[in-house]
Amino acid sequence: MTLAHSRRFSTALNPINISLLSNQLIQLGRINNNPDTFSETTHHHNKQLQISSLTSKLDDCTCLSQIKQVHAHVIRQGHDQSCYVITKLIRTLTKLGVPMDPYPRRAMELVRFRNPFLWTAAIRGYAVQGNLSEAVSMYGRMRLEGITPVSFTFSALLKACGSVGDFSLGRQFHAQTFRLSGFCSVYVGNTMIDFYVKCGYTECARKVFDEMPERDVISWTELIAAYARAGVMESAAELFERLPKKDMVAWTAMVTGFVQNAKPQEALEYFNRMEKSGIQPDEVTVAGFISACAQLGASKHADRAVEIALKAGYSPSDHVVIGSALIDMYSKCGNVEEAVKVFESMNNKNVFSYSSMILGLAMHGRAREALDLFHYMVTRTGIKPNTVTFVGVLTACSHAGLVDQGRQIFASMHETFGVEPTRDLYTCMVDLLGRAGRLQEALEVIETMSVEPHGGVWGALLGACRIHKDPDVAEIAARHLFEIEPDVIGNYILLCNVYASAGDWDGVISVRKLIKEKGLKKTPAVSWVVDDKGQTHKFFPGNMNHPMSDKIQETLEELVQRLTVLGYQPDLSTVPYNASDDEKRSILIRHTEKLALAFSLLTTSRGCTIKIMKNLRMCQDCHTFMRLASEVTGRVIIMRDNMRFHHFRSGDCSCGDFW
DNA sequence: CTAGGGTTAG
Repeated sequence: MTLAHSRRFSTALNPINISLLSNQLIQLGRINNNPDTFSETTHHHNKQLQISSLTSKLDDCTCLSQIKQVHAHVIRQGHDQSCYVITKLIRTLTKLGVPMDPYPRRAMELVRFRNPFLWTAAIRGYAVQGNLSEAVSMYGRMRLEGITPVSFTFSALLKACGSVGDFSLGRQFHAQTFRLSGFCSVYVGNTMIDFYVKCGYTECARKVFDEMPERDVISWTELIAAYARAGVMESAAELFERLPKKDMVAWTAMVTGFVQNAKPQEALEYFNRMEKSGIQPDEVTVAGFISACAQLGASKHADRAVEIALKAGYSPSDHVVIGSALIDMYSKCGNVEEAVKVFESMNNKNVFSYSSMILGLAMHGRAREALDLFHYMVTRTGIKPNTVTFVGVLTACSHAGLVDQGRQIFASMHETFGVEPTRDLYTCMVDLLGRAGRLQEALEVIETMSVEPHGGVWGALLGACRIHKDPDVAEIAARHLFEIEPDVIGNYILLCNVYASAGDWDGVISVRKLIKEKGLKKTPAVSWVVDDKGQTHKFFPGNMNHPMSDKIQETLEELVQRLTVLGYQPDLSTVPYNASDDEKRSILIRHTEKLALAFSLLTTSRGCTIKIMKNLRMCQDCHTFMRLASEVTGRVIIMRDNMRFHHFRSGDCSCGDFW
């Protein structure tokens, strides 16, 4: 190639090809280094070198002040009119989260001849910040100035529409993408999928996916995650299996998808499959794994979770996400001490770490510590509490019976911390008042809520009615609850229990009839303990098929004798059957957690803490039984029902009998 | 430039 060629081409070159040309010029310059002949080209060449040096400097910037320094160079060297440099500048500012106004916007406006890439960078800047109206107005001006948008322009606009969920506007841009740029690259297609997913139109996203001429693993993963978030794991799994090359992110989408849908067993399965296929997990994957272990609530998985995290190089002390997930996991596995240790070991803590710790403490009845931690968080750390934090704080108040304090916090929540009351937070308030026996006030809270009550709120009220044996309020709660959640068997059982405790057998019968009509099945109760070898032993109601059932029976009878001395009277009112007292007694003594307790007493040595899990809520009688049993046996009993942990120690329970 | 993210209640 001759120099004349180079020079002619150089004027028509687009900046992206500049470095290629520069190389050619350097080569030529070496061959013939007469400065007079090459002065013009050399000047041009130097300019290009400056530009590429400036843009690579921009690439290295990690904060605003560095960018401003480079920008000063840009101006000094006379490149403030270079679309290429200013586009890069805006992109870098966007990446660092600098708001478009005023700085990036100004730099852009100062360029006299703007090309579509510069406009697009600005539109994208607004899109990333969720400012749809500015993004659209930039686009309008761009069109007015007669600049033809490129496909990236539309992906930036779609991003803006997606972030505010403007479906109809986004759909128009979708149509224009094809009209103006004619074809759809994988990247633009992916942006469209993302847009539809963000607007909640999974089927539209699917349509784009199906019609794309080409897809990459990102297109697949976007859709898989969308199905997972929509709770359709079957579709997610189906897509995933069809995905030809599964990368780590795709695997992670499956793991976290199962976690989000409360299917921890499947999450672990996919994690194991991923390991088998030789792909290393990253922090997100490990966090998903830990979360699955938390949902399983079994310590044997917990140990493996820690092992995996450390093996992958994510120590909780330096990785907030891992640390926070571990706090939650230990709390849910019944080991709140270990959760506290992790929390204390963490060098960086955020709102997740604090919320998880507060919830963990609340769950274990350590209300005072939970509240102290909350106080420390808001006065000393500058971390802003969110909805979840307040769920934890109010749960703590509720379990400790701190009605007034909870009320105060709820009232100050919005004013002081800008947290809007959500349905979950109303649920906490109803729970707080309900547990304290203030059923009318709880009802008033529901009636004056600023959002439409959901099942949770009415369920909390119904649960409180069970504790305080109030069939009248229970009927109100149940009426709403059965409408919202007609298929949740637990709700019917709760109402049944309320009627039974009030001795209203007609009521009991009517609820039973309702259950039958709906074709609902009772969830069978099961309690289980895990022995030293990691073996799980399950106990079903009245189950006498257990190999040790004779011994268990014996132990329980003996235990009842000893408890009676302490004043134990079986609480027959909790048995929802119209049976004789003797029959009721015999039903009560065979509740699954009592069987599990007897088994543990028989199979573990003195001084050993007994840990029992149950899939349903424990009844009043079992609670009293455990409390007294902890006194006469001198054992610490940790009991996890489907709601929380009870720590029984020397005749007391961590919940203060307030549950 | 586009994908996955940990804490929520009865």
